[in-house]
Amino acid sequence: MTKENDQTDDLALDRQVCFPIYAASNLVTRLYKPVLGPLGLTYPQYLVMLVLWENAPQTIGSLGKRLHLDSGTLTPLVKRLAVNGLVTRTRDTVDERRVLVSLTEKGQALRETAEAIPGRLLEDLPISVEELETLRDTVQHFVRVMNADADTGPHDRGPRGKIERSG
Amino acid sequence: MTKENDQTDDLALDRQVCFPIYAASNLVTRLYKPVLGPLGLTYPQYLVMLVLWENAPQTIGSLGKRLHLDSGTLTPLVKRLAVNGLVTRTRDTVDERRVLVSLTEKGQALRETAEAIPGRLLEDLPISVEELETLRDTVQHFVRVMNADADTGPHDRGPRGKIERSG
DNA sequence: CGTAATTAAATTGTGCGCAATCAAATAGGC
DNA sequence: GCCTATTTGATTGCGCACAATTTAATTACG
Repeated sequence: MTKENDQTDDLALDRQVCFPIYAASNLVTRLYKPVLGPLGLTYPQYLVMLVLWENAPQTIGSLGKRLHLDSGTLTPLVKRLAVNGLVTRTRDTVDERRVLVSLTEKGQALRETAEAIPGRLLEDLPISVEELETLRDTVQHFVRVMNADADTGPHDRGPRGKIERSG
Repeated sequence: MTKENDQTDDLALDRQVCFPIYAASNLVTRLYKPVLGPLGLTYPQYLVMLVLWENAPQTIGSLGKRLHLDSGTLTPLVKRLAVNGLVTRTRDTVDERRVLVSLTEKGQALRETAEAIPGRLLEDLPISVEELETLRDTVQHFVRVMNADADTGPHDRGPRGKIERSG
């Protein structure tokens, strides 16, 4: 009982790994808002556009794989992008389960405007580019290792092979 | 037009600092869910409990300052904690604008159960403790610097000292 | 004392994130 | 050619995050 707000306490907020990541994520969203707002984009929408600018058209599924998001998040998000005229949604003719998300001219053109964003944000940051790259690589490594673990299945809880007893 | 998916493109997803932070945050929430679910807590609720376990009672405002969240997020969240019997909400008698969030016996007792969480999560991680501490300190430094910037006002938009001309 | 300015929460509305469920389309076994 | 299982998105419901507004209490000032 002598350690209420103690740094040796495993539950101390400042000892958690999770909290800075959580705080940083909210902070980044706030940071981008004033820059993305004028473009009519939210931060997650901006990420989807980044993926599409790299390669379009893409299915909902491939977008989700790249961004680690599921259809429950992406379906309404992409519909909003479509309402804003940045993308179109069409069923794949060879496999009609798939939805192809394509860039419109407006969506393609927005890329030129977006080119200015990374530089604009860097200007105001009280942090060097080197520090940012270290931060990026450190967190990127964490995400990669953790997702590799998730993809191969951590221990034995395989999502398939649910039934094999008797026949 | 020769750089579509190029690492030299400033808009390439893999060059962004923001995306790994975003992905890591979502990943952490998913990671905690199976551990927190049985305790009846969401991940943001867990963070609030960590703050309260360090020091209670606290106002909505002080919780928000610690976690970088506003009343629009915390008011309903704390109400849910209250419904679950972990905290109580009472108006401060000396300043009735303030709401004091206190731990109930159940909320206090939950701490003992929660003590096992950090260790439990560490077990399954394919990452060393040293790597985690590096990650934490790197991101923590980023958040601290950025928030210091936000607190003091980035350029000249001081929130106070609005009026001093004449007098 | 009385009024204006400030502060603390609560409320409202939008947009994620994700679990769970559902429906449609395709692929495989017989 | 059927029938089942799998795959792909869509839908529903809940809980954040946050901007903007509102309400109530307190402080500052004349």
